[in-house]
Amino acid sequence: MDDSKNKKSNQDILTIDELIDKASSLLGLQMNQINENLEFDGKKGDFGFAIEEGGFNYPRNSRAEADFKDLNVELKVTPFKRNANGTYSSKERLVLNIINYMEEYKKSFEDSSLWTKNQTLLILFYEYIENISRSDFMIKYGILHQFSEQDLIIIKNDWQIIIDKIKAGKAHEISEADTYYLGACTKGKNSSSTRQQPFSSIPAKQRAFSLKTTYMTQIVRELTTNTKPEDSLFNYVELVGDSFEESIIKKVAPYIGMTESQLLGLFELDTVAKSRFEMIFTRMLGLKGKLSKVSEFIKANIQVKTIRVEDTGKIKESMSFPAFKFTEIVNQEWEDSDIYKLFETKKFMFVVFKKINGEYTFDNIVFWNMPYEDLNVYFKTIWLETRKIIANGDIVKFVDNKGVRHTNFPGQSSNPVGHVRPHARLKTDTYPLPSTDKVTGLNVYMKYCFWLNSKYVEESILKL
DNA sequence: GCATGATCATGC
DNA sequence: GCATGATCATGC
Repeated sequence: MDDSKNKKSNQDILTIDELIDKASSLLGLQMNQINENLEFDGKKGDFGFAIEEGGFNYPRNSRAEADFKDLNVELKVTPFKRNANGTYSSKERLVLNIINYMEEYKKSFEDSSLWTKNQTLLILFYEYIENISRSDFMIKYGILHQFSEQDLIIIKNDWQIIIDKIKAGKAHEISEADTYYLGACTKGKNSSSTRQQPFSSIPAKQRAFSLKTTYMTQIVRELTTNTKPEDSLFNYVELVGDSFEESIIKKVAPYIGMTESQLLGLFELDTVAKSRFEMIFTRMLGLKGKLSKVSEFIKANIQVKTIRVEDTGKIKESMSFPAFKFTEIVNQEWEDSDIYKLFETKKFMFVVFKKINGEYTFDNIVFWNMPYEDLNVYFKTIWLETRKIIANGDIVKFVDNKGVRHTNFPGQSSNPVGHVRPHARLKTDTYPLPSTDKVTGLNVYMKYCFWLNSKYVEESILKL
């Protein structure tokens, strides 16, 4: 068990108040002022250890119990950053403990490794600034974090979702986007760090419980602006059945089958704005502000999309995503790519309006994140092909006599999941190319992005 | 009718 | 001015 050195330093801090005092005294200090002994330009985990040692006089350890065992408080040190628009975000997810697939499923939530170690977190936030020495990073905020009752309900359910996947022999198919606040993020030197799972012989990537980047961002926003979120969903929506999805579906169920004009009338909306379907949905939830500002949607990294289905059962258009930079894609590996990270972490909430007798009618809500195979087999193929085409300068196949450029990018018919198409204001709206295009000699090209095929949205997501 | 190239509309 | 979500235009 603990050696004598551990025991001694443990006794330096006896109460929560002493712990908070000690933490407060670290605010405004740079890493090198807290601990002069460590090299900071090396490994990532150093700040945690450095502060345990330099700030709390507590030797490094990797034990399963909380850092301040008697107080049951776990110390976390994590970065936040300033965005271009002046707001602040968490830089990373907050990694908690590694999941032992062979053991965790045997436990109840209350006895789980997650809950045993992490029910109270002392989180110290330092500001990450690009191009400055890591040793100059400064601790700016500290909080003693306990989960609110509502957050805890979601987190328990998230834990259960992860456990259910282990029990189904699908630990290798876990995605961070399966869950809402608590994620299972990959952890290890690289994607080949795997471990055994109990109900399948397939090795699963090593993963750790973590609080999603977006969950942490909401905490950072509250600290940096010193305000609570304007709109909190679960003040309006009763959490039922412990599930995020069920709660929202139950809330909007009374409106299913109502037409656009009925709903506009009901909510006293007099508008022809394109965003009127989103406005209607906002009112169904009882919210006033923008959906993108709802703290639960931010925390869970949920993106709401309204979809209109025509009376033929078809969706008119494919779904676009942010444009990629040609020069970035050629220097990335699949699992570092923006589109991989997007689909690996983002949960979509589709609000479906169906055209019936000539009028759009509220149909249902579909929660979705990209399944493992669709991402790591089909979408990966599209991405690899795209990277190769750009790297080889092979974008344009030929230019027809009207001047229209036909490309080699993977089209809608080449892959069941997605394709690559322009996403720009104009043809002249371009990003630089890493390799000169062989056919046209161009060094810049119109912005492009990855799309989800409309047929994929129809058949695989909405299951029309 | 669908696939693909190209562009629009809005908000910040 | 740009990112993002959405849609138009054309040819097969």
